[in-house]
Amino acid sequence: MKKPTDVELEILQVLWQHGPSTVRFVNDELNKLRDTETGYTTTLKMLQLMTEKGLTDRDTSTRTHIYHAVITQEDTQKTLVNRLVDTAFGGSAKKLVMQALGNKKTSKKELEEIKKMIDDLEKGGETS
Amino acid sequence: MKKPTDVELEILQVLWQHGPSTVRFVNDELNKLRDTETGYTTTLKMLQLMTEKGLTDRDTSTRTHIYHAVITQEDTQKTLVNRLVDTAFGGSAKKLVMQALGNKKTSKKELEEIKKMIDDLEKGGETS
DNA sequence: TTGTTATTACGAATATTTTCGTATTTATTT
DNA sequence: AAATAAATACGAAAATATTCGTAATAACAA
Repeated sequence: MKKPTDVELEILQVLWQHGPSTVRFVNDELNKLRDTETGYTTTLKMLQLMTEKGLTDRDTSTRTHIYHAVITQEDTQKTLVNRLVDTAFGGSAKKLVMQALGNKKTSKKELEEIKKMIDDLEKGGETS
Repeated sequence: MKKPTDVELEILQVLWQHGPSTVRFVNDELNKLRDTETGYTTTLKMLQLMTEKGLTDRDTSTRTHIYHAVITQEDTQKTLVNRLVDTAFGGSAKKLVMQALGNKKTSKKELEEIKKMIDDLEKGGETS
């Protein structure tokens, strides 16, 4: 899978979080997050390009088109994490995890869940 | 910190792993990893631009310049992980960790180390 | 119907990143 | 010294990503 660009990722976030959306809605959401306003036609164009690339698709049965993500958030996350592990962590997932946990404030509950997940992985056994 | 581009990151990897290097060396290393050959002057230009940007610096006391990374691997990792958490994981470090551990084969020993690190974090106490 | 508004289509301008060709300089070899 | 080889400088081409302006179209209101 080809890596989405930064702007594409912002747009995908909106679609993942809110489901199928109009250009107007996506544009408004983007402008909420950004410090610089983005023109409506810019977002429209991006969605058209993303649809050409296969990242999104749209329902054109009504005048106002409805766009939705084609690639799933999970697949995208998988791709991005694996790439990051390779490009910045020399292939070590452990190091990435250490950084992520060290930097971001993660709640005790979440830490417990992670430990539980590790336990499950270890029981799975195929980790050498 | 501004995010290094993909190619910049590849070059930084070489410098981080092997220490201060000549253009020739960096170029050779890149071509080992890639499927497409990159010209020598391309790598030279990249290193010159990166030096302008402050990502790298160089020793010009000898004819053959020696480049080294200015930004540390750890700082860069920090930046990239935080960005990824924000742009693709909705701010949840936990989700990123789950993905990273779920996808990559991580050794039992490493998993134990991660658990230990989590324990330390929890003892630290400032995680609510 | 006529005017106003909202939408899409599409080309093109900008900006950024990556690549390379050519000239020049310095070192080395013969 | 002359030729050869290796390195840097630099401009610019090529590739990619992002932004926007304008025109055409459809919906709606007066």
